[in-house]
Amino acid sequence: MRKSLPAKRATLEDVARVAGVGAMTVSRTINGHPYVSEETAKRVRAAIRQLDYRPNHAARMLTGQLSRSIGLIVPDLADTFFSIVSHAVQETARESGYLVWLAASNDDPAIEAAQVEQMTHHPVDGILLVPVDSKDRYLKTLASGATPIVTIDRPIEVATTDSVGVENRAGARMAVEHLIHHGHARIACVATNTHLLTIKERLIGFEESLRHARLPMTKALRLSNRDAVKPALAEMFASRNRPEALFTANNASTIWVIEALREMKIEMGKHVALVGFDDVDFFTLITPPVTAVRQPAAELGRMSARLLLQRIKGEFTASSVRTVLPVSLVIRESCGCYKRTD
Amino acid sequence: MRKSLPAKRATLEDVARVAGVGAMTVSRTINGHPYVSEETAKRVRAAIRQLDYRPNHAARMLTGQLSRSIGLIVPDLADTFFSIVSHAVQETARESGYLVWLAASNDDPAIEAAQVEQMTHHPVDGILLVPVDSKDRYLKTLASGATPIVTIDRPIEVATTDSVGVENRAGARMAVEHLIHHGHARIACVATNTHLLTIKERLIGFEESLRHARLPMTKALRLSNRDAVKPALAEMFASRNRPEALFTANNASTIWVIEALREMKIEMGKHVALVGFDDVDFFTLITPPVTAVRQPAAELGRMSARLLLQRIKGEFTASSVRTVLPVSLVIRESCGCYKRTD
DNA sequence: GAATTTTATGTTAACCCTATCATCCAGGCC
DNA sequence: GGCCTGGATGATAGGGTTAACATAAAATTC
Repeated sequence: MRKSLPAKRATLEDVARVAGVGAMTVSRTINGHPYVSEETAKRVRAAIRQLDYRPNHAARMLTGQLSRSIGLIVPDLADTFFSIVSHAVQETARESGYLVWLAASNDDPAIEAAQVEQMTHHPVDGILLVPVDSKDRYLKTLASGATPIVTIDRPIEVATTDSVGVENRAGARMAVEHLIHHGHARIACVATNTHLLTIKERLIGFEESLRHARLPMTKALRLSNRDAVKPALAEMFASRNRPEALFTANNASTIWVIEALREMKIEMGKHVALVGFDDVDFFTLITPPVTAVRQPAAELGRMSARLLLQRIKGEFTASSVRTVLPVSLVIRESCGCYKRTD
Repeated sequence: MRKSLPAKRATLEDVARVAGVGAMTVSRTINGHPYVSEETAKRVRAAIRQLDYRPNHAARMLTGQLSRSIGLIVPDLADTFFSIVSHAVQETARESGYLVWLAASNDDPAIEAAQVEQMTHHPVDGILLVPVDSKDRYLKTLASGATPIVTIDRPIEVATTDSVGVENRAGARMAVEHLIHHGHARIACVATNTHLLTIKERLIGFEESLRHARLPMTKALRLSNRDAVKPALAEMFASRNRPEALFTANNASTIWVIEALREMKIEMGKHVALVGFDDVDFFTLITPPVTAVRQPAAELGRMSARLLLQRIKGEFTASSVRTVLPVSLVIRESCGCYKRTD
């Protein structure tokens, strides 16, 4: 029962009074300005501790300071890939004393735009964005605004901003070439969300690999919902061009295909080889373990956050950069490789 | 090349000038106060549109308004369970126009406390917290503060706050009783993070079930790191009390055990039955598909966010409530049930 | 030792909004 | 017609901080 009073928060003035100095001296002490004598600074710090003083964030903002916060907008936070990215962003930001406002766009450009809007006015010092539609008009306005933007995973097409992504084309080629290496000639590709730039790049990589190996080109199977998978796959496997190998260009398609193959009693790695794009930990637990292209999700989050923070601090003034991180092929067994469990 | 000037944001005064009214009238219009004639309001709204005026958040804060933002602190955002919770929280908050400030404590009470501290001073209108250590002293201070708190998943023990969790004990009983139903008598329990309240409750549920069925009590195997799993399990299976069934009390232990069993060539659902606590989608893809207790993660996020928002708006004034959501047992095959794949 | 620079501190105004109080006007009432 | 009521609006005063300027004391220079 110590302080039952409302206990209004202490202000600069209060601290100044206790320390026997002016308010500006307190402000300077807090902000590490030079020209505060060590002796005075000590008294001020003591007063701050005594009163448990915390600067009022709103008042600071009002004088045009940085908010020391950034916004992060991802399509779906429940998606493993983005949750890892988000975690890394959050960690990196925290290390620099920055906090993260998080929003999920649910793959809806309107929600995305609204969240961005709210953030820019809330003020955040910068925004990390995974754009749903890389051509959305609002992005143009956004990019020309004062708030630094870094896009993650997908660049935007209607303006130039910093962006951090992964080697989609090269990754797809690694995957497909691995299948070719196994001697497969009839290789099919399955994907969802084919409107996304990332997926398009992977499809290009797929086609390049086939062309390069002079293998028969096949049109990628584009799936939009889970229920469509089984019939489509059934048809594919019933045709005379029954594929010997599958390249699934994203996580959802990989999982949907695995499910469908199982129901169709087609064994991966035996009846058909499979390599997916986007590796997740539990692929080791599937029978057979799934071979997939691993994206450096955490690295993606870290890099983009660091880049944004540099932009905010003005440490980085070059014109916009596009960073592309390498991916790696994690070879397990669904591709037909046999892994000793020794 | 329209506006190349810095284009300072319009203020209330600007709008007032354009609309030919006083600043207060603009403020009242925006905030929906009565006593603004419809005619005037129209002119004001037009001016607002014309100038693309947005209220300055910081200035509003300074006059003691709500920030329309909440804080969310989870142990690990990359964890599926918490990422689903976070997603749901974010969605619910957005629907009410609230922004979510996200922080991850990385299971470190010090980081957690620091983030909470920063949040309360930044001001957020309320905090959603998954406490790492339900007894940490700082929680006491926090709970007695002015900021509404709702804990998710785990209540805190040193003070009383609103909390939303799940039926851990009942869930564990469902799981274990299902194993008993299969006729197993020697049932072992494996868990990690046994210091958490939730896990303790599940262990209690486990013991209750055994006691109730008059089966031999076994001490839960508490694992702290992945490498410890295999030797511990090997020992367990080498003993004369080799278990017929396993109850894994959380997701990590379920996965670790599955991995270890696989390496040990012990087949789930055949050589040993297994039911886990905390179901994730990919359990369907494991061979055999894993039977597990499903927690309503999204519901947990939604409920807690709604409760917090109600508290913030003062719509809910009852003393603190503890909500416990039911869980369900998703029966697949690792328990020994045979599921037709027809 | 006077002039100048450097260091240390204080004073004032501004940031943009909202609460409060004051004002004004139109009716309604007796 | 004077008095009151309530609707509509404006003027004023903070809210807590920092930038910019002003001042004062100390250190440096010649």
